[in-house]
Amino acid sequence: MLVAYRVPVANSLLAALPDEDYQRLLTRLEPATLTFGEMLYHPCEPIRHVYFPTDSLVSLLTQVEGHQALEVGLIGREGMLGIPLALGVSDSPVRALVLGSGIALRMTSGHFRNELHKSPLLQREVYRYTYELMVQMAQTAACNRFHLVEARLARWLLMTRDRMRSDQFYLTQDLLANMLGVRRVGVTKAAGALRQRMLISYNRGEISILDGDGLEAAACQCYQIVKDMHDVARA
Amino acid sequence: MLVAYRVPVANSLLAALPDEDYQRLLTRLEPATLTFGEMLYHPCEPIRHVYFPTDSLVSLLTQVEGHQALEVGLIGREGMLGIPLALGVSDSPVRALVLGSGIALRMTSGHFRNELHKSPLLQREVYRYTYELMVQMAQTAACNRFHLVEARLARWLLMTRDRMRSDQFYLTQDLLANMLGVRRVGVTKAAGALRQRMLISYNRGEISILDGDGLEAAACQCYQIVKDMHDVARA
DNA sequence: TAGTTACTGTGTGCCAGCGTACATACAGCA
DNA sequence: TGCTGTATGTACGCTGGCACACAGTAACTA
Repeated sequence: MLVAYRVPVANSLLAALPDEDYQRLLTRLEPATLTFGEMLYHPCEPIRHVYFPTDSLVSLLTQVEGHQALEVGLIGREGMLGIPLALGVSDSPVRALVLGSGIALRMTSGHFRNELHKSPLLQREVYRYTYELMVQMAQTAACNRFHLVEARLARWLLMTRDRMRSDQFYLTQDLLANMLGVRRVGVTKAAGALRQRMLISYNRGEISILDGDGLEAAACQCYQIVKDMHDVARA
Repeated sequence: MLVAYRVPVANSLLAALPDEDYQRLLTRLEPATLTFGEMLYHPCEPIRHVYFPTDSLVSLLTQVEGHQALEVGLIGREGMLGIPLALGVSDSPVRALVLGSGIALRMTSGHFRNELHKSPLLQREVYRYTYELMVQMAQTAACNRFHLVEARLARWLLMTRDRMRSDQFYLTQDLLANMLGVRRVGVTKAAGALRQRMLISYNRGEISILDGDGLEAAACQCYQIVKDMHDVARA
């Protein structure tokens, strides 16, 4: 016989919902395995599902003519994918690329719209996260403009650590360069500097954070700003 | 005796509402004169009013330690200020600086929340604009990262023209530098190049667009991308 | 075991934009 | 009329990141 208890919800947006709402949502949610490199959304194509990552990690990327991509948002267990639906738009303006393989709970766009309509508390959480995403985008915009590659790399690694809840993850310098909007060579140089200071180690894509505090010191304060904003919101 | 007719609404977000909703909103709205240099929102301070610009222009600015400001959004008659309220947050994360003096219809935060709650159509418009603002932010982030000052300046001038519905406006190179996140000298140089090609003229802050088509050619395609997105939405 | 691919490291020349400093020009005001 | 503040133009050395090229190394595959 099954004991009725609530499994700890690994997505903090869902976890913030009261049990009643959560249980109803569960009937519409299904676990999906996101695999590294998978593209969940393409620009100007309709969104089929919304995703609530649990232990997976997804990057939002813009593309500009004649240039590489640039990350404008990084989404893990603290958030969701598919915000445009909540704003009444069915297409994603950006790419959504899976960077960390793992599980996400997903729901069809239609169900999501229905549930959002029915549950003011879900609305509250979704819109609250929309706000957070906007703040993240604004801060990232300024960060990309003003800060040096090394500080931005440090920030990115810390953000990833927080969302993956792990000090180790896989990501090549090539991909990192795409996130940060710089050349791969720029990443090599910055990562080399961080490694020399024993803050991180890496080997063919296997990145480990050795000294989180040191890495925070090397990162620009953009990391703390966005983090504080989120922590306050969830306090 | 007063004839009851509907004055053409100069804010396109409000204009999209049916008459019934609009009339109710009108009882809560009051015209406010925004003057150049006025700061409507300060970061981390509560939002007192939402604003629907008619012929005024407002810039959203982030500030990063040890650096100048950087514009992340430009708002005119096509939009509104106070989006965080619609997302359940009472503070603005960014500065809101009036760049173009003029009129805006404004409403207290409390009334706005009430009206938003009551009117699904207002919700629809506000959330739709929230989406547009996010797209604008994402595009601007990439633009700031990749494109040259001259192209970005051209883009900015065009965006301002569209929002002000005027080929002339006042803005010093110093302020422009703050918008674009570059030195004033950089603006001098870029503006000089545009002037030499007879695309614009300026004198102590009085800027005139002489050749809009030429300016579009000089701008990066970010201008068209954001514009198309808006036009499609309003079509 | 060798060949292939993917990932990382290094070097060179180049340039946009930076920081700084200073000069010029116009506007308002006493 | 001269003073002062604001706006604009110019110059110079510096540097972070760019484009491009190539070399070394680990992992995979046949």
